[in-house]
Amino acid sequence: MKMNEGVEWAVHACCLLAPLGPDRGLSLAALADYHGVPAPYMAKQMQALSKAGIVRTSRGARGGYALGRGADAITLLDVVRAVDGAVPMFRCTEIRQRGPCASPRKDCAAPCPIARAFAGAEAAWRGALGAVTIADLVATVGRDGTPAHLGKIMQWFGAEARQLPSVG
Amino acid sequence: MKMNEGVEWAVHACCLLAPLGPDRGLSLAALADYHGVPAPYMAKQMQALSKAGIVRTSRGARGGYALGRGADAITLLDVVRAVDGAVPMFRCTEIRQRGPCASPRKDCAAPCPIARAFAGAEAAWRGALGAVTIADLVATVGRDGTPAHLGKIMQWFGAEARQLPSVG
DNA sequence: CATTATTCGGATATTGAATATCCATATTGA
DNA sequence: TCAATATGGATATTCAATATCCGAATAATG
Ligand code: FES
Ligand code: FES
Repeated sequence: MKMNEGVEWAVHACCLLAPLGPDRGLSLAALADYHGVPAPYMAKQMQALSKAGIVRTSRGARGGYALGRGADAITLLDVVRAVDGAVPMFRCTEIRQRGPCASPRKDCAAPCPIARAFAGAEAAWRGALGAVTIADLVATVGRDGTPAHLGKIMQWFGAEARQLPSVG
Repeated sequence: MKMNEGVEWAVHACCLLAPLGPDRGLSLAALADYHGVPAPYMAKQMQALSKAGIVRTSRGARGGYALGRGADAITLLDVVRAVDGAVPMFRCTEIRQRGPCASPRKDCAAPCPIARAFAGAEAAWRGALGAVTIADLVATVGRDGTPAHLGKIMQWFGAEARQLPSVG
């Protein structure tokens, strides 16, 4: 029961793109370098975010990634679903329909109570993740970070951030 | 992000042992046969339950497994922790401390806000699982099952259930 | 009490799927 | 035309699921 490691990278990438707004972005190489992770693997995560519409992409020279919508409209659950998939962690294999005392098929219209309990727990988990947005997270970072560190990030932005073609 | 498949088997096994009370039990072969699953792998789950104290075992002729405590004192969370382990699904690798704009070590005394959000979601998940006991589940099964099916189970119990040595 | 059949306990391969990583290709701005 | 860049598929690696085995412990049996 381990989550895809790329989720951490993807969320951090979104938090990095958020302050740039919808028109400016970063190249894949810049994102990978900033986080100190291999670029090809970071590409996989960004690709998943792109397919989910969380980021928009611009190909070709001076292309890159920018947020696809407002940071307050992207939740942690969105990112998890995009990168890690939407399959439930507990999967009922209908074990009750096997063996010498198998439940008859017609009695299994309703899901097994055990599966129901697990589904409820996962709903609580998703609810908690859906209540946190990227905007919430960057607000915390901006509040906790030291001025010196924030200044270093601003300087890095100046060298790496680039204007992306308008969405129109 | 997939849970160990044995969790489903372990929970069902507990629900099967519950109506037998603390003194009667079932052999490993009976448990595996009842659920139609390979015995060696079922053994692995039962061993995990045994080490966690959820079931007690009796070796030797006519030995087997029985619940280690009351069914109302065993939660789904107990079973998940025993079989699937207690490692968190989201693991923070401190990515913020890497790359050209790494956060200084001293700023990282508090966990990353992203990691905090995921930890909170997992706590909600565990809370939901900890609120459901084996007793709750068997009550639902007893209410939903048809008399014919319950009768077949009773007959099977008559052939397979066995008295285990008292815990004293 | 000695014997024996039965059962759990744990360690160890083998298989298969999921994950992490890399490379070739299409696309775009300059 | 060229260099820069995202995209998709292909490949290697890791991890979990499954099968198999043997030893230790225990209760029934005489
Ligand atoms: S049959 Fe799948 S959880 Fe009960
Ligand atoms: S550094 Fe691990 S979640 Fe932020």
